[in-house]
Amino acid sequence: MANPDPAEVTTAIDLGGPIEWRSLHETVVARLRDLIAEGQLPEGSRIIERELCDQLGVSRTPLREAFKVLASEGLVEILPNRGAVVTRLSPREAHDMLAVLARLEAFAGELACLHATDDELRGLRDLHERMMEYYRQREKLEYFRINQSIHVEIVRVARNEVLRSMHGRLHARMKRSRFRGNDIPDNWAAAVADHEELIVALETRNGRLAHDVLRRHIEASWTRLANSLAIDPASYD
Amino acid sequence: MANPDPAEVTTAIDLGGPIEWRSLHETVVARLRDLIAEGQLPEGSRIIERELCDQLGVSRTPLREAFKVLASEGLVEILPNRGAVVTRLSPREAHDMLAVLARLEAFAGELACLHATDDELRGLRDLHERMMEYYRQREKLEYFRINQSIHVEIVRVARNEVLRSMHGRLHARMKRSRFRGNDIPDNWAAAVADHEELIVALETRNGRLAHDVLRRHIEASWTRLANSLAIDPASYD
DNA sequence: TGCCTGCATATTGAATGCAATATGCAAATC
DNA sequence: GATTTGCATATTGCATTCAATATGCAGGCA
Repeated sequence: MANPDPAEVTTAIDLGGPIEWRSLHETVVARLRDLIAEGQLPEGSRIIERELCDQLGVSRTPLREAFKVLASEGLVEILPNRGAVVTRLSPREAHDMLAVLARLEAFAGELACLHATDDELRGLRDLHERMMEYYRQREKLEYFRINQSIHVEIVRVARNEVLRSMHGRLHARMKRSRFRGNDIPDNWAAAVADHEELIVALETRNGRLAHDVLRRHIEASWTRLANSLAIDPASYD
Repeated sequence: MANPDPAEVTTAIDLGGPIEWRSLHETVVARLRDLIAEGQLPEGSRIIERELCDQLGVSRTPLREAFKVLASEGLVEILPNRGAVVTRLSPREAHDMLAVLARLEAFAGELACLHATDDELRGLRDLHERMMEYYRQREKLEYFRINQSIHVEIVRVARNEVLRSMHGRLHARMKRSRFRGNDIPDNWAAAVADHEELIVALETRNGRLAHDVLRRHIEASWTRLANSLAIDPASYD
């Protein structure tokens, strides 16, 4: 490792990575995802292409391409010759999604015990502690944010990209729904207890336990959600 | 239930349901899916928009919209300003997909035991018998076709649309890959034995057993596939 | 001879325009 | 007065056009 050739010095300068060019429709997809997640585009609202075009400052072509992507992700529904509406989540769909989510995350927990580095587990513990702090302060919103990022992180360290992308899609659809956050206050303590157990399971790399805790945790979240909607949780099984 | 008012008679005529209008881009999506599944558009092949437009007889707009959908399904990859290529499946991705598929179908088997009607179970048995006939005759292709439809049918009768759509997507991506059928001849007998056990599990509505058999069956299919590629199956776990 | 630069061509990305379809309202009919 | 029919408007679906970017090759320079 002698001094580098002067001609190669330039390569050593940190340029902050290659500047990435995002095509317009890609940007529009991202923006619409956010708008839907934040509820700016409420469920069931019909979208008139031209209006959105004016508001976003793009022409109809990239917007329409973006709609196709969002439709394939299940965030909007395209009615032939009648435009797009933001999909409305029925309790049935919410139940089905949570049922699948429970199995996927349970699997992720199992894999995380196999593949996560010690550093990553420490990072999860760290997130957990911060979440607990918000819990003690009853800061629902911040708690919710960290809670979500814990679940996302577990799936990430499971080292299965297919699993991650499927989970991400489901997660996105749940996140933006009108049910958002509805499953928290009821039995908040129980949810937190699940997380305590989960972190320990991960730290001891007890895959079986992590699997079972996550599955129970998410299935319970359906119960909490159903209760908050005055629905019999069992009526959808 | 007296004779209906003559004015209402028309509603009683069977019109074969509403005629459905498929937009062009939708048709293109379906066609491209087939072309990719059949290998007409081989993996890794770059697609020049204009060429395909001429061949399909459509303009670039619906084709591009179709690409966005297929990209979001993972069948093609869009390189900014450089066009689309049919995605190539690496052994890593094949492994990851099968791992997820195993869990999803296992869950589906469990649900099928709860929700399938007796008629549907008889239908599955019927498919199974036909598949066995092809097995005895060593008709690989027909065996393969029925085999696939059995798996699809199990997911259908599980009565969870979210599960079904996710499974369908994974299934489509596996189907078209160069690995197609590669996992059959090795240990064909073992695969068939799994199916025998599976059908019995379903008929006795033994959810736990159906779950475990399906999971094992698909995980074993990774082993078969890895062997046929001269890969150590364990090296990807 | 090997590499770099600059231009010509090919191809994609986005905007616009036109045709087809749906929607809403008013007039006509029973 | 209620229902239906026909027309005007609004909106989407698709084709075409224009602009931006990438690709390949020829010529210049060390």
